Amino acid sequence: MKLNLTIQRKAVLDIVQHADDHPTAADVMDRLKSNGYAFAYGTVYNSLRYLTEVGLVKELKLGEAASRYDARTEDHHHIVCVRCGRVDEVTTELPADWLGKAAQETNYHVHHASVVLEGVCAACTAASSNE
Amino acid sequence: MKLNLTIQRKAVLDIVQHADDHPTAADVMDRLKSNGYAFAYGTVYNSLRYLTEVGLVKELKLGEAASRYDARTEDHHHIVCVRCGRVDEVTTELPADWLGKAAQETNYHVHHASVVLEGVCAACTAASSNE
DNA sequence: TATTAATTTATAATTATTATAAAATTAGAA
DNA sequence: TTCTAATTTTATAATAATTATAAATTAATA
Repeated sequence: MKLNLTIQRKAVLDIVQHADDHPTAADVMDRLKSNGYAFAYGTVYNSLRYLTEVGLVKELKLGEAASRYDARTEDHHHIVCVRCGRVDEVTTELPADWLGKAAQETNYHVHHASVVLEGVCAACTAASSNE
Repeated sequence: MKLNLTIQRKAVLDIVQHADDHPTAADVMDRLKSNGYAFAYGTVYNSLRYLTEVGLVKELKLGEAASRYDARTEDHHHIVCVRCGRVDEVTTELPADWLGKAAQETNYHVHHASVVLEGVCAACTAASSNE
């Protein structure tokens, strides 16, 4: 299964890789339009699915309605600002012994952990202290 | 704001409290029907929202399409079996110093953490070793 | 080049959920 | 108790995100 990057998939990948946020499919669509592309909505979804399957992007489900996409594919966590909705990366790894405890408690074989933190980002904290 | 538990809300709460899984709104609807109730779909959603607001149930967004509901309202985490979809509780608390590290890394004020683990449950592990 | 396979497109369908407005129920005041 | 106001339920329509479908395009292969 060789990598098949069509023009559409390449353009979608480019958007996700150069985003400094975590765009949704709709965000990707908008940015494609700004870059002069007019792909079908289905194509954007297909491309995101394809890119996820081949491991070039990650699909994030952070509890909002829409999935977000991330080109940082190393395993990591996320933090969401409850004020402005901004999403940032958390690269600190969960301690192995905590995972061990969870496995012990549940009798599961744990494959993967994903943490979603909620809080207030620096900008929003600053903004509220100026009120 | 006194608690207003209508018949409908009480019945919904009862379903969630006596479930040993984590039912979705559709699951709750089905079980209500089995118990002889025939409420409108909107009522089930309204009831779940109401019960969530007053803190009698928790809404879980575990990355599936539909929200699940949980009557265990103390803060805890969840683990999902990738084979059978079963969801279990993880009550082991995240170490405070890990949260501290995450806060430091991101410059957020962290309010809340939710972990979703993925793995294979004991039953599925047993089943696959018998193949 | 002819043929097959893969992909894109436009559109319809699906799923989970929320919104709306009328009808029913409940609560509080007169 | 009776009237009125507020709340809730119901039925249905609307919405949002996503997937499915089938025809049209493009690419790959024999």
